[in-house]
Amino acid sequence: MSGAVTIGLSAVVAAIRDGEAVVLVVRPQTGEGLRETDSTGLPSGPFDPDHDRTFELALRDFVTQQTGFELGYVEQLYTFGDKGRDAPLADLGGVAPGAGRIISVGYLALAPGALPLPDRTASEGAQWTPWTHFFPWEDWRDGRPDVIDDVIAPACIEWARAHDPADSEQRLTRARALFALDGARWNEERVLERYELLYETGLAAEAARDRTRTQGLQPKGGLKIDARLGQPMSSDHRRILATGLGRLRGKMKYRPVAFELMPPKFTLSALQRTVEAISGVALHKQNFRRVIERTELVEGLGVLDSDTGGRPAELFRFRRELLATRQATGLTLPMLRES
Amino acid sequence: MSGAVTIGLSAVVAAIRDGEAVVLVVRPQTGEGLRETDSTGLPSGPFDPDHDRTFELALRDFVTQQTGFELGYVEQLYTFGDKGRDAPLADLGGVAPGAGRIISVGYLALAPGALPLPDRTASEGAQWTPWTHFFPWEDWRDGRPDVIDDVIAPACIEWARAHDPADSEQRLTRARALFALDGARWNEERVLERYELLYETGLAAEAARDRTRTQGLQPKGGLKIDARLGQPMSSDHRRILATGLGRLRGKMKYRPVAFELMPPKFTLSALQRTVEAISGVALHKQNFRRVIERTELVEGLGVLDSDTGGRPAELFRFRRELLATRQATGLTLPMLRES
DNA sequence: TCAAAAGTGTTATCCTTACACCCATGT
DNA sequence: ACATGGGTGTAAGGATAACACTTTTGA
Repeated sequence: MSGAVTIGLSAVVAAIRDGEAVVLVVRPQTGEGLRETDSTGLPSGPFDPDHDRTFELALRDFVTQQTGFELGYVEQLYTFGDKGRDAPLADLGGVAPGAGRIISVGYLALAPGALPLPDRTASEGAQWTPWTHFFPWEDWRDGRPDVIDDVIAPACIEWARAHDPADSEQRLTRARALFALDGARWNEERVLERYELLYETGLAAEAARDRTRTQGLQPKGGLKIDARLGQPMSSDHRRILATGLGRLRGKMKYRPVAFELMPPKFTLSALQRTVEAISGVALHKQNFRRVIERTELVEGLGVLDSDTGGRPAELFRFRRELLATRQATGLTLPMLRES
Repeated sequence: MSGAVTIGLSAVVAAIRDGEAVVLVVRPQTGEGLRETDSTGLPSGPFDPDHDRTFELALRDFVTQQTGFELGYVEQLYTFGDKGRDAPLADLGGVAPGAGRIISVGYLALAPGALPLPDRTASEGAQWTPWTHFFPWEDWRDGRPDVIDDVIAPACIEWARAHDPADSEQRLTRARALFALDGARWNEERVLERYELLYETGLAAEAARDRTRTQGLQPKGGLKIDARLGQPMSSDHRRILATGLGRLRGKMKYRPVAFELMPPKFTLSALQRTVEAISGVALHKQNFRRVIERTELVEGLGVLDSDTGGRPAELFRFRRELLATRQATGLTLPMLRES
């Protein structure tokens, strides 16, 4: 007969704070076997087949419990079921170790605009963290991040070399395409593939952790974590986070999801900063405005906001009523820098 | 404590046969409690947490077992976990009824070209079926299908009217947008939403079946199934199929997945027929060829195929090597008919 | 010779990109 | 006055959509 299965639900809750893309993370339950690399994770919890009617309802409930925050837009990301590969262990709240195979269902949630801070009462260790902390190499808004050429590229080359020539060439090609080496173009959507590559090369701290765990080894003291390679997360949460960021970057282009991150009224510059913070690339101001115009997704309110520094900007609102009628389109990204 | 969970895996295996889009379906194990509406389903089976290392490996195995067919391209679609709502019952091979909550993980698989018929030895009731059988309203290649105005639209209007005015208006708007009523444009990607609407209105035969099951009622004899509303499937399989068709229609536009359905050598017309069969719309021949040229995804072989009826056509091949390098784009659809 | 399907050419229109420039406010 | 950010105009190049037309085979 078949063994036990536990379903774990995890949420990537994204928002914009001061023009920066932030994500909701929790510190694990303080207690016994706490490890260094378990420092933070996504809000997550077990799915109770007896009481929870749907995944989504269960998810909304425990995110509110863990963070004191109510979710708006929610969509399913992916279901991870691999054995061994950064599998969640005993770090699901309320699930005893040895509960059998754990399946992980990831969700993406978007929180509108100038978000209320999670109220400290309900939230133990919940806090908003910029996701550049977890993926520093994904932020190209100020040009190509140094960490790519300084750390990632050399490590990838070494990793590729350590294999027979045929494999080696394939690995190099893959690294070049993903990290825009040797003149290849940066494709901002391939967040997950890049993280997976870093995991394979061992640059992602979780790789070493999973190896020691599955092989029953103890980590020998100081695992040196290079801050430039991002902060690791517990279990497979950084993988889910990468899936969420990639999905969001792609989806923004063909669905009007960017507006789910905005407050009811916003300036076009604020919208642009949001799109830039999510996509991680700098956009061309004038053309961005034209794109917005063309889509007709937005309506000027004739009201000005003078808190912007220079000339006051007009406030706009998202014409949410369009969602029902036409399958509204997304926003193309008029890039600024080419290389 | 939490109850038992069983993971069911289901595969939408798509292919092209004689220019028609077909999908692999199986007849359920002949045996005891067989019902009318359980006539066919997707290849599916339980996930064994003790033996299966990943979902995908498990899936490949039992599809081969059930159909004698080996999968190529595979991607995960969605994980369904709703209680009550067309939940799979005892129709998962090898799972006893009452095994607790069943979670359903859907996959999409693509089979290349002129596919080998599944060999009858291994396959009990496996067969390729055009997916227009399951979604007749999705085929707009010869213009707007009559069933929409004859059957679906009236039923949707009645369904909308049966509620208070505010709700009623929303429902009408939704139906209009999804089924291109009152001059709204047809959006071929929204397959799942349309099926869900038909389920809600009761036009999908599965709705009545699920109601009688969850309420413990017996179906009273002849449930009249209108063939123009498509053949129903067991458990939630038509929902998964709708998810798969929608995903494929969308993905074709931004990833070169259409070629996964083609044999190694093909004519441009065959490629166009494939794209049309999947997307369900007629395309403009000359402009389609221009689109193909522009993408440079394809390479002429200088060889002619004279089995085409008229003038022999040049054979082309997909430049698969591009997949490693650039994140190759998909195919835009140069529509033929506007209305 | 004719039907059927393959394949070529041309044009108007729209979208994207890039560049230059003006406007309104606070300090 | 000038720095700061908001907002407008315009022109080149490329992609799309809609035409009409020629070519090569089999029956």
